[in-house]
Amino acid sequence: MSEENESTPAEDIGELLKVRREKLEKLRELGIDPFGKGFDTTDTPGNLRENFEEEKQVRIAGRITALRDMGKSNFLDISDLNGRIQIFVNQKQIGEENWAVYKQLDIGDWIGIEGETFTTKVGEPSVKANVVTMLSKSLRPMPDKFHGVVDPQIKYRQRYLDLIANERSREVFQKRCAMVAEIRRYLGEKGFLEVETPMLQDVPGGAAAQPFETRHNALSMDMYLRIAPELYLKRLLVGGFDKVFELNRSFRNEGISRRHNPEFTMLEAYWAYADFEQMADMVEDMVCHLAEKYCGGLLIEHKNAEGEVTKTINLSRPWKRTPYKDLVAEAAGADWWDLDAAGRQARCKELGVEISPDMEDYEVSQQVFEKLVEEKSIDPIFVTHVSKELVPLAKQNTRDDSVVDVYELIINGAEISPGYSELNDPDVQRERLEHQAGEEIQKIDEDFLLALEYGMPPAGGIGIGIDRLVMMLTGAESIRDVVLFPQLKRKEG
RNA sequence: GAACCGGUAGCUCAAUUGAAAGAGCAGCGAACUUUUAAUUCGCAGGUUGCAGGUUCAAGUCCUCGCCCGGUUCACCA
Repeated sequence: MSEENESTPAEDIGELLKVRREKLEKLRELGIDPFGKGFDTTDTPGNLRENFEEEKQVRIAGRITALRDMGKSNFLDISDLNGRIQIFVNQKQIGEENWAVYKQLDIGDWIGIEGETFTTKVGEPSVKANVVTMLSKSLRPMPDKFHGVVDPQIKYRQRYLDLIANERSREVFQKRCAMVAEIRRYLGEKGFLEVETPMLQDVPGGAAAQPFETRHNALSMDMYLRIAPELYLKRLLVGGFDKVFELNRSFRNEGISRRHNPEFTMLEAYWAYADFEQMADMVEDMVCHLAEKYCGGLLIEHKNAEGEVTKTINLSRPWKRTPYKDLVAEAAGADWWDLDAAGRQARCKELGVEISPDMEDYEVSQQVFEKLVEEKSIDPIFVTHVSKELVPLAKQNTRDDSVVDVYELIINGAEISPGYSELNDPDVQRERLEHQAGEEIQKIDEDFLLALEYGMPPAGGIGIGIDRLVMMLTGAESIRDVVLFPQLKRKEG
């Protein structure tokens, strides 16, 4: 840890911290444990306020988030994740002994309240305290009560402060939890089994990304954190698990950005005997279900800091499905696919699409797609029948073998989900992987190819980037706002 | 990895051309028995991210400086 005394109390602490330490000592002198024991509650702050009834004896606990001192009468707000309730503390009511304890409290402390509900003159649902119980002392000042935490470094490094101070953050993360639980329920109801496959892998496959390297000492073996679970889930198809999914972390050792965290949450699901069209149907249904349940409908509004709507995503069904080639031709000219490689490069210059001279021909088209189609697609669109070079694990189309039977779901200018008719011919799979491995130094997962030789049923498969899905549904502009503890650089060193 | 922007009190932010570092909240003291960002009076709070340099004087100017963050780009099936 850091060499600084920042978190060691003995020396070099500011006035604010000293004052709280003194209150801590004072509590001990009064015979009170400042880090107390359990406290039985009859209700929670948010629920009590929402379903308020007068003249009820209650016991509630929470963190002090506001304190309005009127002398002999004080008003506190105590809060939990879901709301707040006002506490009325009167010197006479709680008695001198308890008042002495009460006077050592600060905003940020955890307390328990025993008392009776009533409504104040101005109509605020409140609890008149009979006994104030110290549950836990906070030794550091809370963030600004009005502005909350703004500094991104504090938000991300000390997420607990963000959660305490910013209601919006609390909402986003609670929504994320609910959505993830709902996805599990949705798939479970359809008969999918949730499985767990290795995150520590010998050969990292299922995607083309840089893996994190690590080592198993007892086995004397270099290993990798998985970049995708795909190849293991397909082994389960071979084994007869005909509907499986995994919803968990994968790891990619690449750039960090607004849309990339080195560890991210991905859903992959495989459905034997289905194809990519059925998978698209299911994803469309599932995402709409989430939006209706947690976002109040199919119109998703993204707002800026001032609360103004900056973008509206319309998830109304049915979602558009258009072949990749049509979309590129629409953006780059109807004759795009009749041009030769040089002609396409020239067209890119005219269109202002940046390309590098060493790009393969299909990469030039892909660049046009990314810049002129993907980034401009806000409402959902399933881009189907992508060039086969882009997707080595999907089945080729029977009529046009230059494309594969896949969709790429684009929403809000970003890839949300790919879906394939999975390639199950072991010989073709080997050829496609070797062709790809030739360009980029990538090991072939021989055990996976062996499994395919035993026979994998035809199947549809999907991947969904959960972080990006949550961003889209909650209007978060950065993946860091939907990941509780995003990766940052070590602060000192 | 590259470019641009940012880092000032615990938090949120000011500081003109280089000229005495300031406010609100939080804190401490005082008044107030129904307040809602309570109010009023007073007090305290700073190595201006770090390290050098220029200057009589630097938060401000300088360093293919260093650290951390943000955005964009690159990378990312």
